[in-house]
Amino acid sequence: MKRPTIADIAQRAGVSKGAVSYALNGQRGVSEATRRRILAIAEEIGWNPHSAARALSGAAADTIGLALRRPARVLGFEPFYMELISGVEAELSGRSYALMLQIVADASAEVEVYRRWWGERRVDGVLICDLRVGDPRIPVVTDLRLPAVVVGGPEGVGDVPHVWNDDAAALVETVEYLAALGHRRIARVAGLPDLWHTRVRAGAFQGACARLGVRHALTIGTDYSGEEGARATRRLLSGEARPTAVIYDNDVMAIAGLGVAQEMGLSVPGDLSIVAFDDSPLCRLVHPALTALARDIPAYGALAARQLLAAVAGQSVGSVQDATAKLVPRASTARPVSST
Amino acid sequence: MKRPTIADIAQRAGVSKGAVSYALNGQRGVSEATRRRILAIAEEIGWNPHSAARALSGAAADTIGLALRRPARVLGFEPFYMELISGVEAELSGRSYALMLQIVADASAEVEVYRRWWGERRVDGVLICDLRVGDPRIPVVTDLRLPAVVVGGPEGVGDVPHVWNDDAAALVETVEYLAALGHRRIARVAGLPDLWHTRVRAGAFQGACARLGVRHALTIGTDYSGEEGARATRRLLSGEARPTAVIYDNDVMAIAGLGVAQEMGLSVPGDLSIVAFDDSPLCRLVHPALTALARDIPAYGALAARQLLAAVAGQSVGSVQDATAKLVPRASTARPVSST
DNA sequence: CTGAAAGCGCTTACAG
DNA sequence: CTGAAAGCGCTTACAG
Repeated sequence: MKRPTIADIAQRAGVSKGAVSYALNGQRGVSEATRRRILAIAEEIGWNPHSAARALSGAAADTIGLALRRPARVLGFEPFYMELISGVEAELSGRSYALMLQIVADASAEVEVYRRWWGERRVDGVLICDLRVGDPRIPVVTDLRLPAVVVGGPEGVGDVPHVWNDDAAALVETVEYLAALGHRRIARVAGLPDLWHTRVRAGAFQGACARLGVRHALTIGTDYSGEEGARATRRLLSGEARPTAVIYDNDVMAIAGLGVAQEMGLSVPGDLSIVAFDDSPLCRLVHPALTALARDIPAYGALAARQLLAAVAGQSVGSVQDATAKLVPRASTARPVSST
Repeated sequence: MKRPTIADIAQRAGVSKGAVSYALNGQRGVSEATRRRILAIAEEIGWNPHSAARALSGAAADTIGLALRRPARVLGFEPFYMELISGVEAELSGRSYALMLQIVADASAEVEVYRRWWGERRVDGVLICDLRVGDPRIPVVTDLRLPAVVVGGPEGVGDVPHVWNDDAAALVETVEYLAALGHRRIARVAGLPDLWHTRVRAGAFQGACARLGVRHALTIGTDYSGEEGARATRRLLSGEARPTAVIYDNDVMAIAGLGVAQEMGLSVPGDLSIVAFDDSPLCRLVHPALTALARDIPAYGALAARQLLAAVAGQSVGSVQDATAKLVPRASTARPVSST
C-alpha cells in the first residue's frame, strides 16, 4: 500500500492540492465545510505530512539537536543528562518537536555535528551543554546563525542566549553551613576543570573559605566519574590534615566518597561530613542519606527548551536565570567530632 | 549568505546538476578529473546535502528512532538507558546515522510516536526497548512494515527481529551460587511485572529455588525506582522468616537495599547478601561493593543498532543472542551467619 | 473561496 | 561521459 499524499486527499475530496494544504494547515482559503471534509478524509486514509517535503518547502525541521560530549562510562550513570533530557522532552513533545541526539568523543566532532545538522537542515536549533572555557561551539553557532541556547553561563557565552543558575551562591551557602558547624578543613572534589561551572564553583569555594577562616581548602579535579571521585577521596583521607568535610561536584562521586569513608573505617558524619552537588534519589537512598544541593533539573531542561523554541521562532531571548540550588541537609553532615 | 546548493556547484564547475549529484555520491557517470573538481568546489563553498531534499527523492532518512516509556524519575538515574544509547550511538555515528529520541508517558503515546515518525518518513527504522507482554508495538511495526529490532525477546516478539540475552540462565546461576553458600531464604525485588524479561526472570527464579530446596522464595514487584526498592527491602527485612539474600532487578534498587540494611542495623553480607542485576560503576563504589550480574550494555546497544541497520538495508536479520550476564562476586555476598 | 503553477534541492532514468 | 528533464510531496504567492 502506497503512502497517502495530499494529492490522494485532493482527488477524493474533489479539490486542488492547494486547498488541501490550506485546510490541513488551518490557513484561510477554504470554507469550513470543505475543511472538515478534507480533515475527515485525511484522518480516514491515515495521512501524515511527509516531513521532508515540508522541510523542503521552507518549513522548519521541527527538531532540535543535542550533542553530548562525555565518555560513555560517565554518561552512563550521571543522572544529570537523562533528567535534563526528560525535561527538554516534556517541553518538546507537547509541540511535536523531536529531539536529535548524538554522543560525541571530542570537541571537533561536536562542532562538526552541529555544523552538519545545520547544513543538512536537520535541526532548527541546538542546545549547548557543558560549556567549556573558550568553547569552540560559541563562535560556530554565532557564525552559522544557528539558533542556540546554552545550558550554563552567564560567562563565556558571548552573545548566545542561555539559561543558568547561580552555582557560586549555592557553593557559598554550603561552605557557610559547614563553617557554622565548625568545619575548618573542607575539601572539594571537583568536576572537569575546563568547564565554566567548575571554574565558577572553584572561585566561590576559595572565596568563601578565605572569608570564613577555613584554613585548609583543598580542591582535587576529576572527570566526574565515581572512580576518580573515590580515588580523590582516598587521597584526601590518607593525607595529614585530613578534611572533616568534603563537597563533591556530583552525586555519583559523593556516593563513591561515602563508600571510601566506610571502607577506611571512618564514620559519616562523625569523622567526615559529605555534601553532594546535585541531588538524585540515590542521595536519599544510601545510608546515611547525603546532604545535597538540590536543583530541579528537568525544570532546568524544560526552561532551556522553551527558550530555544522562542529563539527558533525569532524572538530575542537573552539570559535567563533559573532557581539556585538549595541546600538540603541530611544525615551526612554534622559538627566535626574533634574541632581543630 | 545563502546556503549553497548543487546548482551553485554545477554553475561554478560548468557542469549540470546531475553530474554534480553523481560526483558527490560516488556514482559512475563523471570522469575522475571532473569528480575531483566538483568535490573540491563543494568543500570550498561549504556545501552540505539538504537532508530533506534527499529524503524527498526517495533516499533514506539516515535516522533511527527510539521512544522510551518510563517515568522521568526512573529514567533519570537508571544507568541502563544511557549506556544502551551510547552503544547505539557508537554504531550509528560511524555511519552518519542520527538518533531520534522521545520520552513518552504511556503505551498509546509510544505507538503514536512510531506511527507518526514513520508516516512523516523521519526515521528508517526503530528500536523497541522494554518489551511488554502483549506489547502493542509489535503489531504496529509489523503492519506498517517499519524496520524494527527489539532489544529483548525471544518471546513475545512475533516476527520482529531482536537481540536478546539469557536472563534466565543468569538468574539460575545466581540462585545456585547463593544456595551453595547456604542460603535457603532468598527474595527477589523485581522490576515492572508486565515486562517480558521480568516474567522470564521470575520463572527462572522460582524454578531454580524449587529445584535447589530454597524454601522461601518471595518476589516483590516494583517500578524499578530506588524508592520502591527501598520499600520492598524494608518489608522483606521486617517480616518473619527474613531472607538472608536478596536479588535486585537493577543496580539502583540494590544500592537502595544496601542503604536500608545499614539503616536497620543489619550487616551486609553477614546478615544479608545482596546481588544486583546489571552492574554499574556504582556497584563497585559503595561499601561493601555489590555482587552483580554484569553485562556489556553498550555492546548490547551496538549490536541492536547493527541489526537494525541491516534490517533497514533489507537484510533479514532474525534473532541474535548476546552474551549472558556474568556473575561477579564481590563483598556483598557470603555464607549466611546462621543457616536455618 | 478555489485552481493552476512554480518552486524547495536533490536523485535518477533517459537521451545524446 | 554529460545534459536536460521529470519527479519526490509539500507550500505559497498569483490569478480567477
